[in-house]
Amino acid sequence: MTATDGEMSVAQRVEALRSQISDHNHRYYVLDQPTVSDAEYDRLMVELQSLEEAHPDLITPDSPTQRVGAQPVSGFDSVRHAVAMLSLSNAFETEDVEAFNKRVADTLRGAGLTNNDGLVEYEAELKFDGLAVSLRYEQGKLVQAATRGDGQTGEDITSNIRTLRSVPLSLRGEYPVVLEVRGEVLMNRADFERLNETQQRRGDKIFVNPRNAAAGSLRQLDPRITAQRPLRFYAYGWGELVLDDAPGAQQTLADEAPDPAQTLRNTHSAMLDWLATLGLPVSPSREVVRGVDGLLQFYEDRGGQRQKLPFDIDGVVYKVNSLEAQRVLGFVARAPRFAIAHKFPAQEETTTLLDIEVQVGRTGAITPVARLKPVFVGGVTVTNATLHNEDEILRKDVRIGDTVIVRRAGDVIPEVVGPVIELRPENARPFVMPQHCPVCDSAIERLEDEAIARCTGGLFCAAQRKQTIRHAASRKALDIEGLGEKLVDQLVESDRVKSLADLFTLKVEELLLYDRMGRKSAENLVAALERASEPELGRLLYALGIRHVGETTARDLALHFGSVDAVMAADEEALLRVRDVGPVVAGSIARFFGEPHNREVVHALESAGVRPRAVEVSDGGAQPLEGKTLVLTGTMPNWTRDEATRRILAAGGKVSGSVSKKTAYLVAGEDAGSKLTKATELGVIILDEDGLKELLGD
DNA sequence: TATCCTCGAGTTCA
DNA sequence: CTCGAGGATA
Repeated sequence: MTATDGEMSVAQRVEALRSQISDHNHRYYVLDQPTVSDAEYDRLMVELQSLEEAHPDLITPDSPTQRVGAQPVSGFDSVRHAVAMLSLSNAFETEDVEAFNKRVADTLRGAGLTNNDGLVEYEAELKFDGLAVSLRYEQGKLVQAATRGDGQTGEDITSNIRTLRSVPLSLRGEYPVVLEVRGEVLMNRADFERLNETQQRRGDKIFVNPRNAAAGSLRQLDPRITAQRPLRFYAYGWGELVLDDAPGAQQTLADEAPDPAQTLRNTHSAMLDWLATLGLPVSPSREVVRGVDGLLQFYEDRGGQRQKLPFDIDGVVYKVNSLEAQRVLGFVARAPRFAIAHKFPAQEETTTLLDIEVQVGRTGAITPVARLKPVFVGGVTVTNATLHNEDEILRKDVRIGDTVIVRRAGDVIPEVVGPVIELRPENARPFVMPQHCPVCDSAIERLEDEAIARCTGGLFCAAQRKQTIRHAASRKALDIEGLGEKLVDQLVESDRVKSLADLFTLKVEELLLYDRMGRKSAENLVAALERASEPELGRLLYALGIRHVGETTARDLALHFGSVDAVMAADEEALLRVRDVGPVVAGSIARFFGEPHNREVVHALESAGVRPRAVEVSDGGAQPLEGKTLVLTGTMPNWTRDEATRRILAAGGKVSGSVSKKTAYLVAGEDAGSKLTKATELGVIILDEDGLKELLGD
C-alpha cells in the first residue's frame, strides 16, 4: 500500500488521538487533574475506534482501544518474578517501631552511613488495603502483569491489568529497557459502593469490602468484566530494572531535566518521583521524615486522616530512604531489613459466627443478634453484633458456623459485613426465624411489606414489659436515675412492677430485698421517682411508649392537647389535626388509649401522684430561630447535645437528625462526621457553639 | 404517584 | 449512626 496523503493523515490522526487519550489518563490518574469531561474523553475513544475499524492495519497493541482485546481464559498461567516480591515485617506497637529504628540506626552507624544529626532518613507512605501486583515494561511497553502469589511465582493477569485506565500501556519520556513496577491494585470506597449497587440491581454477587471486590475483579477470567470494574493502581516500588541502552534516554535529555542516572539511584523517594515521570500513578501522600519521631508523627497524621481517604489503608510503611543504606541493611528471610509496615488497629477482622439469637424489643420487634467468637477490632473486643432483620441475613448470606468479617467503621457499633464463603464449613446452618417468642412463646408474625417480625404477646410478654419500663425510665422520657437494667429485670420478674404506674409506689424497705440494693441506692431511687412525678407532659406521653410516638410527636401532642386526658379523649379525626400526624400515627394513638389496661395505667399514675407540669405555651421570649431547622453534630466544648437542643427549641427552632437542603444551620463540634460533609456539599451554613450562642442572642 | 424530609426504633462496649 | 417507614408536597 502506498502512503498517500490521505493515509498519512489518518495515521497521524490515529497517533494524535492515542497520545491525547493517554495524556488524559495520565492527567486523571497520575496528576489527579483531569482537563476534559468524561464525555469528551469518550468522544476521543469513539473516534479512535472508528478510525481503527476502517484501518485495521493501524492497530497496535498499546492503543487504548486494545485494553480489552483478549478473550476469556480458562485459567491463569503462572509467572516467575524476575526479582522476588517481598513481604514486610509488621509493627503493631510504638515499641516495635522504636526497635526497628534502633536496629537500622545501629547498622548504618557501623557502616559509616550516618547523617549529620544522627537521624535516619525514611520515606514514609500509605499501606494500601488492596492487592500487590507487578507490572513488567520492556522497551517502555507493558508486556506482563502478575499477582504477588507466594512472592516467587504469581499468576499472569496481563489482560486484566491492561483494562485499568490508570496503568499506562506505554511509559512516557525516557524509559528504561526493562522495568518491573511493584504496586497495589485497589478500589475506592465510593466506587465500591456504586459497584455493589449495580451488582445488587443485576442480582449479581455483592462484595463485602473494597479489597474483596478488587481481588474478585482481578481474578476474572473474562477481561471484559474486569474492564467494567473501577480498579486503580498505585506504584510504590520496583523489581528488575535495566537502564542501559534505553533508546528514549538519548533522544530527549533536555538541559533542565535532572540527570536521571543521578537522581534515580540515590533515594527511594527520588525513585518514586522518577516512576511518576514515566507516567505511572505513584502512591500519594508520601513524605520523607527523619528519626523515630518523624515516623510516629506520620503514623498519627495518616491514622487521623484514614476515614477521609477515598480508599482503605491498613497502616503505613516506612522505608529507609537511601538506596545505598538499603543495600547495606539487606534482607532477612523474605523480608527486607530496611522497611517495616506499621499497622493501624484493624477496623475489620474475621471471626466465627457462633450462633444467631433473637432479642425482643419494646415493640415486640424480633432482632437477630450475631454471637461471635470474641475478636479484637478497632480497639475493643466484639462479641455481639446486630443483624437487623431476616432479610438482611439473607442478603448477606451469613450462616451459623461461617467465618465472618466484622467491622467497626466510623462509628462505634460493630457490624457483620459478610461471610468468607471460601471458609464456609459443610455444616454451616442458615438462620431460621422462630415461629414463637423465645420469652413468652406467643406467635411471631411478620406483616407483609414489613421488614420486622414481631412478637404478638404485647405486655403479656415479659421482655416487652421490661423494655417498656426501661424506656419510660430513660433520659428522654422520665429520666429516672438509679433504675438500671438489672433492677428493672428483677422488678418485672418478681411481678412487683407490672406497669409503669407500679414504679411510683415503690418504697425503700422493699427495694432493699433486691440484689445489690443498699439503703443509700434505694433512697436515691425513691428520690428520683419523686422528682419524676412532675414530668413535662411531652415526656410523660413519650414514656407511655405508644407505637409511632417518639420524642417529637409526643411533644407535638402535648402542645396541641395540653393534658393526658385531652389526648386520651381525642378521636382519630382530632388527632389528625396535630402536625405531622397522619392516619398511621393517629390510629396507633387511638388504639393505645382504646385499650382498657392502658387507660388504667394512666389513672393509676394519677393515683400514685404523677402530675405532669402545666404546659407553657411559648413563654413569649425572643424567638430568633422561629421556623428554622438546625442539625447538631460532633461534640461541643461546653454544651451537651441535649442542652443545645433545649435552647434551640426554646428559641422556636427545630432540631433534626439529618442534613437536607431545608436545614438552616449545622452546628458542628469536635469530630464532626458525615453530616458536616453533607452540609458543606449542600452549602448549609455551619456554626460552632459560639456561633449558635450568638444566634440565640446569648 | 413519586420524591423528599423527618421521625422512630434499635444497637455495642467501656 | 443507620435503616425503614410515615407524612407532606409537588
